[in-house]
Amino acid sequence: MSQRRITIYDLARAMGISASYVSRALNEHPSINPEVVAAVKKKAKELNFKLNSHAANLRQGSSKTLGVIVPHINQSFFSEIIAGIEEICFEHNHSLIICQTHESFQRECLAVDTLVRQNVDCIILSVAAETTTTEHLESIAQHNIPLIQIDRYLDQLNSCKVLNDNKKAAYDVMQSLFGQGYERIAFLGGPTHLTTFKQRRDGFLQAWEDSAFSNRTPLLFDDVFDLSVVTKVIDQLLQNENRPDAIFTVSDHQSVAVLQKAESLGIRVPQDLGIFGFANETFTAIMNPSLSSVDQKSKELGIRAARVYFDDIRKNNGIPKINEVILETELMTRQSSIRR
Amino acid sequence: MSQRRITIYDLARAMGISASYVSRALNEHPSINPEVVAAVKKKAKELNFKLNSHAANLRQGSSKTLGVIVPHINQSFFSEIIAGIEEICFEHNHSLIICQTHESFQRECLAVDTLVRQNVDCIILSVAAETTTTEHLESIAQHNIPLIQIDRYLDQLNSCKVLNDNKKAAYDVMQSLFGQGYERIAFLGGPTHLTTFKQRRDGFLQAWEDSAFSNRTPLLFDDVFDLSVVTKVIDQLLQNENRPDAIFTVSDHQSVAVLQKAESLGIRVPQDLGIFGFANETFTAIMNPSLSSVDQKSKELGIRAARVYFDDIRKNNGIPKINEVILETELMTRQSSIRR
DNA sequence: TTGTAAGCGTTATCAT
DNA sequence: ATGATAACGCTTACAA
Repeated sequence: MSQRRITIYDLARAMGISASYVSRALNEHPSINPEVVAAVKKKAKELNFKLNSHAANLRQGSSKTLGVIVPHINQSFFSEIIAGIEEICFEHNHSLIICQTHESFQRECLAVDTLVRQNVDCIILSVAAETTTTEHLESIAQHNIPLIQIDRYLDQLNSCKVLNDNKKAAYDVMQSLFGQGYERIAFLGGPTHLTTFKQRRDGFLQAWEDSAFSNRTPLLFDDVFDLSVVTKVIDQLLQNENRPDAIFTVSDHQSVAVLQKAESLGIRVPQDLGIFGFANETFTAIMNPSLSSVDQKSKELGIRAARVYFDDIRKNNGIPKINEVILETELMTRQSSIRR
Repeated sequence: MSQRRITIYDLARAMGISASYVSRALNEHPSINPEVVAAVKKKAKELNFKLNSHAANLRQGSSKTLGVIVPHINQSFFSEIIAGIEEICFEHNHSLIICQTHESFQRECLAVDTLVRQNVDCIILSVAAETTTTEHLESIAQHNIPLIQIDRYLDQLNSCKVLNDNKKAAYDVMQSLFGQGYERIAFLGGPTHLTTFKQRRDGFLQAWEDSAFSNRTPLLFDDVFDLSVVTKVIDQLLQNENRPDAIFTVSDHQSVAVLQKAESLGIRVPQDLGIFGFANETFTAIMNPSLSSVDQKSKELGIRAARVYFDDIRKNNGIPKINEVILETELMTRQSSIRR
């Protein structure tokens, strides 16, 4: 039952050769006769030998593993990103360790800790909503682990970034809403210490200024991200006499809350209220009415982030040539914002 | 820039003590003066020291890490399971490595390989739909790594299991549908080599036999799980003259497909067609009509699975006392199956 | 209480 | 082409 793990020494003994030779054979070192390679691999399979990664990593100082930290893994936006990263890791024979922060700063620190201890070759991070400081992230660099920020990011942190053009996307959404004849458009934003959300806010404001309604005060609500907060704000907003005729949110879950509140108040969507979200979560397409949303090309975001590591950072000895990758977004205009 | 990683030797030198003493201090060994512990930890923070897990694991033969393998991480059923496992791992100061198979057998083998190489202390697995053989899973035991199957499982494999009472749940769903006056109830099943799906099928058949319609042939479709397959079957089923008046599926994604097809054909749900799914995915509650589904208590499944490892397997030196944990389910009867 | 030294399973260097 | 040996960073007997 409790037999020891099979090591290369066991293999070596079983085959009458040395451990170092076995190691080289398993790694297909060029100096080794292909027949020997085959024989060793066959024996390894026979004895159910599995390489001990810890030993190999310790020796090599590299773990052939990337780490990814996201707020939630059960949002299709992030799980698509992860799928993209996985795809590229797979191509390069690397593993992936996934951590989720649940938007908590403390969990983010913990995740960073875990990944550094695991000696991952690179960390891909989408910042938690709670995070305002960068100390825990700066420490990553001291371990010579490259950091790539993806989607959500902190501007003050010096790292590669893979992003959307959030300002443009938000601007485009506003054009779409104006085009549908909506005039009193409210904006439900996220935490503005994250540049990503600040940019969406900028896009909203820019579009407002460029519009025929620029003399009116824009209906802007910052940091309405948490479900409990967003519910309260929507309550007030929709029960108000001068309620908005459209609501643009920086996430799809905010949009769902808006839709549900509207339904409970008998406000018709999209006739009386237009709704536009962000991230193109899977459920937006199957809801009824279906929810308009910004497709951020999440899987491609993941692919590009991983490629920044493999094709740029790694090839240039840790010093990236590319600093920012900007991906186009696509407006998925659905029932919730089409009334013409 | 490219400084070496800080080790306990660096700490030791900086403090004028030995490395082993540092190690013990960091691990809060009882023999160590609390002041020394504090001082060492302070210095460690100051120098941004992070323990090299690979080295520690290699030495200790344990990684303080669990591994979990699931078909998809972006289904709330599985992500809730993971959240549950995470919670318990966190309590016990363990990390978690998450792998997804995308229902592919090959990917599952790869994930097992990765986790064994990473020397995880335990593997929690929900089998991929494609998997019919157990060889790759039996090899896990040879490495003295305990395996816990969760939700989806292969009966022929000797391992701990954390499950729902699937037969009962399916039986209950049928009672609910009969209670709503549905009579021609079709069953869209999954791959029956996975016992989980076989049990749901059994529950359906049992309920059928116990019903007033037992003389009629049950409308049973096995292995209608893949989206492309399910779409075809639904197409035929709903365009048929004698189409069913209710459809019970073993997953929520099948139910969504049914709902969408029904809508496109102008079949009213729930009046003309009742729909009942399985897993209680997040989106089922926000759809319109909302989808009835079986709540499998997914987070609790995860919690219990992790506890089987920490509270049972680990405490009994790898030999579990508990072999099966069965969790009750709850019927979430929503708009899609209520017509009375 | 503190230090010395061996060893975990690999791989890389240096021989042969 | 093949083998001996040291080293990766840590923990743990054992010694002092």
